[in-house]
Amino acid sequence: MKVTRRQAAENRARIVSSASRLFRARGIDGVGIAEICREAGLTHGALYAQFPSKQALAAAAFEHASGHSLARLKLARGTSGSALEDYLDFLISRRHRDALVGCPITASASEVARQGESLSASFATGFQRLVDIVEGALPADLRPAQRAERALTIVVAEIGAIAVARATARSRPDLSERILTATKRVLLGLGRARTHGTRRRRRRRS
Amino acid sequence: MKVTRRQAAENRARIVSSASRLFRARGIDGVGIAEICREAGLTHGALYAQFPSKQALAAAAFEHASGHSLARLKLARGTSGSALEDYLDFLISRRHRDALVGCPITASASEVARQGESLSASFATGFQRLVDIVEGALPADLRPAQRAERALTIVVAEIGAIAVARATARSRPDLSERILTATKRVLLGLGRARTHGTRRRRRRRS
DNA sequence: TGTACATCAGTGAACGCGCGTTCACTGATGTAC
DNA sequence: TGTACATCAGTGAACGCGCGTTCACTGATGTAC
Repeated sequence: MKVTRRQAAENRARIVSSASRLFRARGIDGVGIAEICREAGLTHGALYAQFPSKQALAAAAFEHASGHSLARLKLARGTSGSALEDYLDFLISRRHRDALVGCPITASASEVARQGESLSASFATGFQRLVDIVEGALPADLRPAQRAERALTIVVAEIGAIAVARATARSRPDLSERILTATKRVLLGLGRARTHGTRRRRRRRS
Repeated sequence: MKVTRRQAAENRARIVSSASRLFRARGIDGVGIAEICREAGLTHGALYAQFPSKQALAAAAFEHASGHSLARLKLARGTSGSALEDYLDFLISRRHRDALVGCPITASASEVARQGESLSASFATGFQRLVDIVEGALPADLRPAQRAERALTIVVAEIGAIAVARATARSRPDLSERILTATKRVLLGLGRARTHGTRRRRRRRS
């Protein structure tokens, strides 16, 4: 059957892309090799000519999606408002919650723990990049150690918020909504400088 | 084969307990009916005499574990220090990260989104209870709306922190560790009153 | 540029296995008398 | 208290199915001459 080198590379890319989409939507264990290949228009043999195992494909798919998502996040930085606000609007949103195919770092956190070490490494790299981006959006007058720990907290909170918002969406849409807005507001507070009142300027309750 | 009513109840409890433990450790999709029954010392037929489906068993297992975990969390409240600190020490810890069998609300958040609505409802109930406990540990002089949104944020951040700490533990133990300590410190900051400098009293950088 | 042939991406049948669920059956329990 | 019998928790064989992976084979590509 042999095929152009270029064609082979395209086939491989199509497999990675299908796998990446399906894995994010339904989890690695929730998707079979057969379905990935069907969607890519190839047989499973073709997949095994490119990847030694499903695990290896999962790692490739994760990295592919992770690169794309981080690039899109950077683009979300608008000219108006603070960078952190732009990022949080992008990350903690109904759109992100309902997207079957979102950021793999957000979608796969709890699944990765049960997979092999190679996937754990891919995850850690993507996570670190996400933290770095957020850290860059924190005010410069914070001490470096504080910037670092706040950036870590903002990212893990975002991951938790999306996971919980998704988990509750079917049975308690109101709660799901509140999780998004509450988390976004509180995390924005962490992006304020050194001393910050809870709502910027002190307000007495009416 | 019929068996004492009491015996039947015990068998059921044993199934729920095995299922709950295995599901938390390896996920619902990661554990088969056969293994649960083997561990409970029964055949799969016995399971189907008690539960209409694996889904139903999963919901029962979730509620069982969730009740236990919340009770243990309440016991974690020591006499010394703030209640929030006690809770965070309990929830965001190496012990909790490494426990294959921990709090199901923490362990299952991202899996629940892909399961049926009944599991989503069980999850939402457990999550809400956890938020209520944390909210009770926040200072009384915060406005109610602020207490509520901070409690929500603390819990989703805790869930995210444990998920990410688990995901990175195998490949980047140092990062995993930092996630725990950083998140705990920052969340503790959210448990301080109305106006709070980032580290209690303003400190100039040396 | 033309020919001979090794390469290897991709095919598709087959592997053994575990999955969730069903169902006819068993037999001690617990109830009705 | 003693007997007859309906109940139903639990057994275990069987269901169809999809899983990840292997392997002998194909045949156009791309290279060596």
